[in-house]
Amino acid sequence: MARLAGVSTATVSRTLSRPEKVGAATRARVMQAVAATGYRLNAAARDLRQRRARAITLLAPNLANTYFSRIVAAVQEVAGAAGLRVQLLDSQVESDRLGPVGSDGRTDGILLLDGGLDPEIVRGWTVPVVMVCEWMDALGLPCVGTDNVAAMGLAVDHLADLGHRRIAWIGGPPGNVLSAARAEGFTAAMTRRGLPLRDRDRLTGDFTMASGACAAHLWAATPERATAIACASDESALGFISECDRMGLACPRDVSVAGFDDIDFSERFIPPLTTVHQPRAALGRRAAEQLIAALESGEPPPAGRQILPSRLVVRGSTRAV
Amino acid sequence: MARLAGVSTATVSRTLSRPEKVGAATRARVMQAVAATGYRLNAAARDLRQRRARAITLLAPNLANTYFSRIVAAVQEVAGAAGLRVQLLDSQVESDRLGPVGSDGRTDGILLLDGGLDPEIVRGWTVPVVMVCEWMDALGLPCVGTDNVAAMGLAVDHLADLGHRRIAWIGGPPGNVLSAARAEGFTAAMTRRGLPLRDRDRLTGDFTMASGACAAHLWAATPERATAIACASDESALGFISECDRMGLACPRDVSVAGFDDIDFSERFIPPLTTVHQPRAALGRRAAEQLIAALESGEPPPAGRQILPSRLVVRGSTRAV
DNA sequence: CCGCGATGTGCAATCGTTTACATAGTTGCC
DNA sequence: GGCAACTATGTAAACGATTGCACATCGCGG
Repeated sequence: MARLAGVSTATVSRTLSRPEKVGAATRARVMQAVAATGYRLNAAARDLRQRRARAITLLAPNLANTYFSRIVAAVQEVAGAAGLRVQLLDSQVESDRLGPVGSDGRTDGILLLDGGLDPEIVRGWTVPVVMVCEWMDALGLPCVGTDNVAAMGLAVDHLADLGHRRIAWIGGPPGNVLSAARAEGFTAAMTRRGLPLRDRDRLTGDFTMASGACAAHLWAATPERATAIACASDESALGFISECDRMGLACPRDVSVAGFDDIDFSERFIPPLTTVHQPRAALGRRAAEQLIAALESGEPPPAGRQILPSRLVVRGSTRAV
Repeated sequence: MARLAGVSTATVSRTLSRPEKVGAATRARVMQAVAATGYRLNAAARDLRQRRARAITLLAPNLANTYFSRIVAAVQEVAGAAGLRVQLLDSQVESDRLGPVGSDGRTDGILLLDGGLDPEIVRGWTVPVVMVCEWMDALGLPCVGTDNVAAMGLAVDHLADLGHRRIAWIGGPPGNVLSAARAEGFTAAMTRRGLPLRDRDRLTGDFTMASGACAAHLWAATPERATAIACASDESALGFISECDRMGLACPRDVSVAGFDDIDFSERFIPPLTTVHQPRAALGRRAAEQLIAALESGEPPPAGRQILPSRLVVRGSTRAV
């Protein structure tokens, strides 16, 4: 190929990467040879030479989760615009293959959406890491997220404002940082509003619809059951309402339900779900920008948590007692 | 690192990749040096030398779409087990950067979920390609999918069996192969059952909830409106039902609705959606296996379409007239 | 004691680029 | 006309592994 154009490989390389550094006649000859041979630059070789991967890795627990799709799309969009590929890894499925990920030269940076990883593994990574949504207390990693405690308080306040006094809680998986923060927000708001925190009103879930449906049965069987439910996720809220419907109980007639996340379906559910909106695309975008800026500047991304605003969206699943 | 252990780099390489080919004493020394220096194998260099990328690329239109998440997760799972990474690309967002993707040495194969790409671009790729769900008539590429025509017929038959005679259609985006196949299935079944195909009953959508909601208004305004709706996607069905609810019309009381895809929310919608189940995880898994088998054997994946079974799931959104 | 196969290592080429440096022309200025 | 400053190109050394081949060592049978 270089021979065909009668030049050295160095000139071919220059022609392709910095055309202005090469003579017009040569450039034309090279371009013609490129077209003739269907030559393609081997990006892997270039990346090796330049010691960069031109790729970032997105590490999330359970990729099948709807919640992540918007974030993934936003990340891919920002990364693509910067000429970086996005590699996907499921931190649950691949849990034992995670060690080399951040130091095998095939990624320039990591977007970590799972706060439950072994800190030692993360510490072993040599590339910059930015966390999204979740965080890890053990490591002072930069993180882009929302104020889960305050946001959960918004939902509880809304229910309290509607006159509900017995408010139940469907939490997330124990051990998860989001679960903890949202539970804390629930408890704090209940206390602040002087509402009773009854043990039987604290149900534990795992963010899924199935867990919400399961909670519905427990709730229905509770004596003096709560008149409103605050959920740690939209999916569990939807599962709860759906199961209530099957039991002949209607939302919001028999129970008010507030969710958390504002996934796409919440707006179109029947009833439309009152929930706390999470700016998922913005979270993904911001985190990706942060990481990419760090890669380009060579400096580590600014540590500390960066909070994007979330807000309560009142729809039809909640009403006054 | 090699010096520290007092051996050549060749021996280090062998120790790490084929430990049995190296003496026990040497192995121990190398391992110790590895541990001491925190040495990490540079996968990029190995990949270059071995002329493989150890990665496959998943190319889908609109990654934010819920429909894909299950497929992506399944692909990632299979690929991960085979030691391959998964790279994500949005074929819409990245449409102008698609050329080099299949021939720049950074991917070993492509899983293509978008049948709307320029065939010339796809033809230019040098790595094996397996299509999933969608297909391209212009290229004889291998494809893993379902029988959309027959499956759509199942839904129409079900509505007809319930006694519906005026059945409306909410299609997908024009030009999409799935839209076309499902529309064909609808038309064929209607004809077969001797039901009228009225122009005003053919609504066009784009698979989204918003388009379903929009269609609801058109449908409601139709004189002698249809008593049942067949939709080309679950999302549009959900959007339709939701918008009906807002207009004071209830499903299935005022209209029966059948969807297509069986996304996770359909089962939990109120009413639960009658729909055609697509084995999304199986599609992703099978396609990934096919591609990986081709990579390992060196032979191109078997051409032709591979059909996985889909079935009708009857739930609460349809009932007899 | 010699030769042969098996075993364990090192040498050096290789993968396909990029890039620091050297070199050969060209131009311009005094 | 000579020297400096450019410009355009080639040479060759990286990048960091893998791997074919050569070589040394060892054990063993004849």
